[in-house]
Amino acid sequence: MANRSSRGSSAPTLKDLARLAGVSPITASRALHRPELVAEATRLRVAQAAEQSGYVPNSLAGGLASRQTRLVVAIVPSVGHSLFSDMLDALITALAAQRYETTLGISHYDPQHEERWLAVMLSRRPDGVVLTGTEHTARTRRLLLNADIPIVELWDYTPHPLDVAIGFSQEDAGRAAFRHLWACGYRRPAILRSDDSRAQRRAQGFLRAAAEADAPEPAQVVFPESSPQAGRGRDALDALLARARDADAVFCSSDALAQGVLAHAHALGLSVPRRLGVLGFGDQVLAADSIPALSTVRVDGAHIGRLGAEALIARMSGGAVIPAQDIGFKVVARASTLRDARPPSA
Amino acid sequence: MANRSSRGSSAPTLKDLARLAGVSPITASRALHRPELVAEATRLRVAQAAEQSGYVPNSLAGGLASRQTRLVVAIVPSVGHSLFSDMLDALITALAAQRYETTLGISHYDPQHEERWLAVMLSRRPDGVVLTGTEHTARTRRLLLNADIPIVELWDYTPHPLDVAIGFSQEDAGRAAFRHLWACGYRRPAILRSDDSRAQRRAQGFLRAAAEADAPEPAQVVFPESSPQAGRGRDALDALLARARDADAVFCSSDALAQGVLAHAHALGLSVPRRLGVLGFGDQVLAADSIPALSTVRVDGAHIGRLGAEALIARMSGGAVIPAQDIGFKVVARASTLRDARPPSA
DNA sequence: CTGTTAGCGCATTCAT
DNA sequence: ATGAATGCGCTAACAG
Repeated sequence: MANRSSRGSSAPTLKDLARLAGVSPITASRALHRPELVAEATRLRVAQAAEQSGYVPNSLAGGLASRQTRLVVAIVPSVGHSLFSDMLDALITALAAQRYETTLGISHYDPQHEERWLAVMLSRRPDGVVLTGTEHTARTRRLLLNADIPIVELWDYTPHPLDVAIGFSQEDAGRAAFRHLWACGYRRPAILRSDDSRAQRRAQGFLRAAAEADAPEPAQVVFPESSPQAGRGRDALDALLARARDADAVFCSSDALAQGVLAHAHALGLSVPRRLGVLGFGDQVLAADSIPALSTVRVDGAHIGRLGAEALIARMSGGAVIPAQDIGFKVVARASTLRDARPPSA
Repeated sequence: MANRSSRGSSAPTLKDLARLAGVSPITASRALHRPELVAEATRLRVAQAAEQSGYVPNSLAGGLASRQTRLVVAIVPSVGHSLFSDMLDALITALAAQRYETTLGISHYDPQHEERWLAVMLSRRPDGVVLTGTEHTARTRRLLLNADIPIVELWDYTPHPLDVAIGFSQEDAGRAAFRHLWACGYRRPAILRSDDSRAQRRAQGFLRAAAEADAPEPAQVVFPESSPQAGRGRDALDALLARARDADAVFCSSDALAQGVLAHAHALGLSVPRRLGVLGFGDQVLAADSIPALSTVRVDGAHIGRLGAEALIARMSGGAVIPAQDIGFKVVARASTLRDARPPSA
């Protein structure tokens, strides 16, 4: 059933296919992409010809002619964090279901990198763009505006999105984190976080909530963004205890970090959650409720990915071209889903 | 400094740019992409014109004309596992350094999905393809052969790669895992793994090594592939203990799983590594040496990604077109890097 | 160092 | 339901 495809040398084109099927190129094209416009018989003949010749469409030519690429550009800070990888999986899969493909850029939490990715990627004439957060360089904004394509900004809530924004308030999440720990009876909660901007904003919310509760200012350990968060658990916890011996709970900037902290707390003989409350952030720790001692600020990365794909597809497929305001932006804050609180005896 | 770009309506093309700079289109093209062929003065004029007009190249047209897209297709089983996400990050970053962009497909460990992704992605005329593993459908192979582009298969060692393969022997890794546990004095090591094919092959090696050591056949708990491996720790360990109460060590198919097992072991009051040896797989657990009780079969996903990019770039940039045999395939097995072994007293 | 000619492979528009 | 003509925006191959 296999074959050498073309008798000559290069890959068969639509023209070859048409000749083989005994129709004109445009009919062959329609048979492939808009079968409803073509007689069933010819559709079949073209399909057979395609199969037999091993025809592979050239979407460069197609895109050039139709000004539609079915390509989406996504730029994320990292693929190593479960939040983003969950999101990416959902995003890519949901887009693929509508025959969109995704080209990926990794910004490493740097708006300059984002700009560089975007600048080169726009030349592929994507039908849509997915960005993370709302911090972009001026040139990024300009490029995007000139490109005039749908844009979705994920993870952050903002009243002034470039186009559509889907996310939640990091500040509120941080606030909720503090209040949870406070309500559980912890009086010296601290923050363990990486230095990315979203974690920073959560920390701000946390501090503010502490101030509002007339609590002493929470200690904060900040470490550079890097892949193995779990590995940071030991260092971060040690650093905290060295600085604030009386800390009785920690708000971690990721679930992986929380796991690492948990392991190290065990090693140190600190009982969790009695001596130390550990609060994660994300959707991993509680995914299977397997670690009852931990609680987490739950954020569903996959959900954000799905919503993002949905919004982008809606914008891209035009139909009724919905202005940004019509779609608005959904605040997907599951930060209130705090669980497994246990009154400590500290 | 910003501007509305085009005075008319649609985005400026190379022709517009050329007119603005007072040169022919082809000269403008060269000024942009092959500056060494052009007088510095004209290069500058073109650059200014580009800046001023907000020109964005159209790589669809460019690719169509030049038969070069600087696009690479990568298909991975998952982006949620640290091994793959580390690899992806390294791969994408290394390719980007040579101005290649990456389109991502997610196979969810299914060769059929891989085939579907490939079939559509090939129509973008990528310059190269990165696949995971060596199990592909017949049509996948056919498509790839007809496409006639460089291919890199990652993670598995095989004497018969489609083109270039970079990986290691999963079997050997499994063997090494068993031997490590055995050498540490564990006499009833078991396997906790997901049901993907590479983990399965590692298990085979593990079992074989056990047979060679005249050990009883290790118990095996297999669970379906799914995102939150860490969450599986509890269920998997419980299942194991229910079935094989005397198991004294576990070989986990991922580091995340190992972490989950560790946490649950703590919860059950099983001391690690005394009562239970826990062996991970990957590059996370020991990344910061933060959890001394665990050991791991170390595999460096990022390294595989870098090597993969390197190999692919070598093949793509042609120059001397190196046949597969010349490049060969590198066996990157760091499975022997077993550490933190502690003689248990079981 | 620069320009001319031609065509990459396909889909749009308008016919029929 | 099918076809003919035209052009999408760019670069290769040659010329000068």
